[in-house]
Amino acid sequence: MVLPKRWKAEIEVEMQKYWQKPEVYEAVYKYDSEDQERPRFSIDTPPPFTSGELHMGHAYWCILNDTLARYKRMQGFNVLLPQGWDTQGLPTELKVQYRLGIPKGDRERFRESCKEYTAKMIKSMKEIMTRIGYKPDWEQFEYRTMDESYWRYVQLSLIEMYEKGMIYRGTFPNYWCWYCETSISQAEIGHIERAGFLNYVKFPLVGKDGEFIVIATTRPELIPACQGIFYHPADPRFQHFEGKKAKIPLFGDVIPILTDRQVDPEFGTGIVMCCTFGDEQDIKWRLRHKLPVKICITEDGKMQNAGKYDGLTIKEARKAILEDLEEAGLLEKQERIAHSVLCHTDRADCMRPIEFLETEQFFIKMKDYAEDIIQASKKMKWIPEYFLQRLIDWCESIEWDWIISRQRVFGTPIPFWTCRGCGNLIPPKKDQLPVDTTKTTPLVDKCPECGSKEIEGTTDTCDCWVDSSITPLIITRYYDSLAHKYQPNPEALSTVRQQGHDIIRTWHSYTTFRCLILTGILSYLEVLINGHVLGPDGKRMSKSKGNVVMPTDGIQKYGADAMRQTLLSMSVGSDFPYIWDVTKHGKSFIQKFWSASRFLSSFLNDVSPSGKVKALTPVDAWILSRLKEVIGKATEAMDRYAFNEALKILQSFFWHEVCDHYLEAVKPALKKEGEEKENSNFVLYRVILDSLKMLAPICPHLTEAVYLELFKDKEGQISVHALEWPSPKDLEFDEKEAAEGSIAIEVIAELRRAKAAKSIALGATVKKAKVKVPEDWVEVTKKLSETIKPVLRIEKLAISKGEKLKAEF
RNA sequence: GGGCGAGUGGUCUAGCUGGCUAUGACGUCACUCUCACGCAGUGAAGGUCCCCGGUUCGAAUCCGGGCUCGCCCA
Repeated sequence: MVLPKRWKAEIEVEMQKYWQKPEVYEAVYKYDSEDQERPRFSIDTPPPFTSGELHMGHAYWCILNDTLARYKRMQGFNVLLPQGWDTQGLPTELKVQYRLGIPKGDRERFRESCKEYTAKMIKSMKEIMTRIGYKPDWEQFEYRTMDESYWRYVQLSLIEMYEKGMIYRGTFPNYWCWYCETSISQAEIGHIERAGFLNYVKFPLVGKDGEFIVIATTRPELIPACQGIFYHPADPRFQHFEGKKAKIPLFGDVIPILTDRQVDPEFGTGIVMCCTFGDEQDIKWRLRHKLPVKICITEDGKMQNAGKYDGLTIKEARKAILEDLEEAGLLEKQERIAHSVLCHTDRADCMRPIEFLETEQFFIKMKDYAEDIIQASKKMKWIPEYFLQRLIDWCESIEWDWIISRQRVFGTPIPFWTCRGCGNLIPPKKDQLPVDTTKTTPLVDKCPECGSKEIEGTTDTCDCWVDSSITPLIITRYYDSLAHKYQPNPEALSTVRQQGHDIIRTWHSYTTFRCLILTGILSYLEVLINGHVLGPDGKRMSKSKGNVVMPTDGIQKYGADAMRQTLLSMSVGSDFPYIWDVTKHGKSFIQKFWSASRFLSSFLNDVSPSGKVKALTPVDAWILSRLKEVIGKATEAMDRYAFNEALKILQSFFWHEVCDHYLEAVKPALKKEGEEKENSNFVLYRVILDSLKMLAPICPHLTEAVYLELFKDKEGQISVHALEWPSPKDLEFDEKEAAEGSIAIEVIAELRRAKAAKSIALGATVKKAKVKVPEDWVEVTKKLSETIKPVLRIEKLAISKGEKLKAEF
């Protein structure tokens, strides 16, 4: 007996080292692009942003993919499990800029610092991924969006879209952080409750001296950008304003008074001013009512186009304008209110209010393709199904094209020059890529459209979704003309995409859209949507709430396999809190399996796996019939990606049927010599090995350790993960005997209960006991009494007919 | 405001193409001290399956309405 008594987390680390051996990698984890026999199965895994920390949410999807990959390999698939990194983002820029003090001006040096920093982040995340047993094909399929090879793919894809006439440049309002001096995405903003003042400002009516229209605003500094005044069309108080105009106080510009149903009559005076860039609502009104644009805030947060206030900061301007309004008698009153202010809250520590600015951006035409995205998505299999609806709903409400540019440094450069004469975009040659148009001069010396020589490079970089929406092209080596070697089948680039439900409208739809345009086929056949891992309090994990759960918090105590069970015990698609107590149960199961294996190790040595049993006992037949059913059900559940169901089936089968019942029932036989022992040993071998195989995708370390110790020499394969998934086909037993065995098991269980109820030690020998069984069980019970008695250490067992099963000592 | 989802013993959760004394885990309590495992075994307590109405012989499960929460989008 070589197995230690206790399962230890250190054993997992040993197994992880074992998997890194070249021969194990070759036999199990390597995707074989030359293989023509096995069907292909590829998983488009999410590239996490390289924050340096791997939280439980990351661990969850890593384990989902790992489990799926291990299962499919055992099912005979040639599995491609890639793993990439989403590296280029604002948080990294800010860290490098502020913490490391590298100036943004020197773009080259800045990028290099970002790369160095990112490499460190990747290293620490990868360590944890490895520690939880995640084993993608790092050797062949690790990608980083900051690599030149990745840039080349992104730029190629953009140039191809340009060739299809789908890329253009235009202006668009976007979120702008004047402190970070960058545009930011929706994912980076949030509302913060702040105390402030609601100011009631009087706007003089044109042509009606001494009459005013009073609006309420929290942002008086935006008065110079005011383009119109709105009230609700059904508001009876303001009907007399219809068609009138007003003058902007302090500035004197004349603006129209208009109506819109989205005005909230309850807020303030029920009259609102629309400034070119106040918030999303202002932009909508501006577009809907075709109001002119006037920008009064600069990119660094100062006033402009605001007369004497030019150059003041936003805060200073607010104060000055309020004072001047007061003085002019145009400030009716101020109310103290709490309101939510749109701030730069996420992926950065900034927390400052954001503004809307209109800036020049690059776009991909997407609005007109909504129906194509819906149709493509409908051809895919969604797990769970209902998430397809979310995608459809979103597609049906697309209002704008996709803005792909960001005013950043650390990102994939937008690969176009712009002619300043006519605005024409000039692409590089494809073999020039990757290219940074600020450093390379275009191949033409004048604009092919207008002949202008004023051609300028682009400092903008790509939005991260532009990078990540081509992952199916990356993992299939699409632009290297090797797609046929990696593509799982002709209808789709990849087999399954796994991702969270929060990014369906971004990652899924962008990927589906771009792959469809670029390749004409589906990006993948199936979409596996996972829910969020929440903090133990059931709320979304966040540092500020202090409820962040990290895998490292408990890995030493409970082990990766216990954590994997916890995560996989939840139904795919729904959110769930992470509770370490559940992991404790996972660890108990592992110890149970471990103890049973340790106990059996001495009995399995003389089993020849190819041998045939001569005659099964009814109890043997029973456990084989149970195994048959469990294989069927577990396989069916795994095929549906219902890992939680498979796990439950396997846990309860092994723990209660194999250990509590079968093992107890055959202990006497194991101690004997001869045929009965041989049969039991053989059945045990099969039951344990099949359980091991079915648990292998979920508990890869435990099963590997037991396999190497007890089965490797006999089975020949280098790893449990190289074995075939069990099949019920060659399980031979007599159904009638199995049914008899089931009765024996129930009688034994009842006798055990009765013995325990009498407080008799289970190991104590008892002279006699009585058991009453239903009429149709009598004969079988008598027949099997020689099997039953030694299990309970009963010398004489009286069997009689009764209403129901009842034992007595 | 729209869409989607969820509301089950103290806590978390399964079931939800209608039919059981409603699953399992954690926790609690009692007993066992068993020869692989006390990270065990046996047993117990604990539930108006969010509320109201409807369909049905019968609803946690279907339909309608409401309340609460979460996510995504306005």
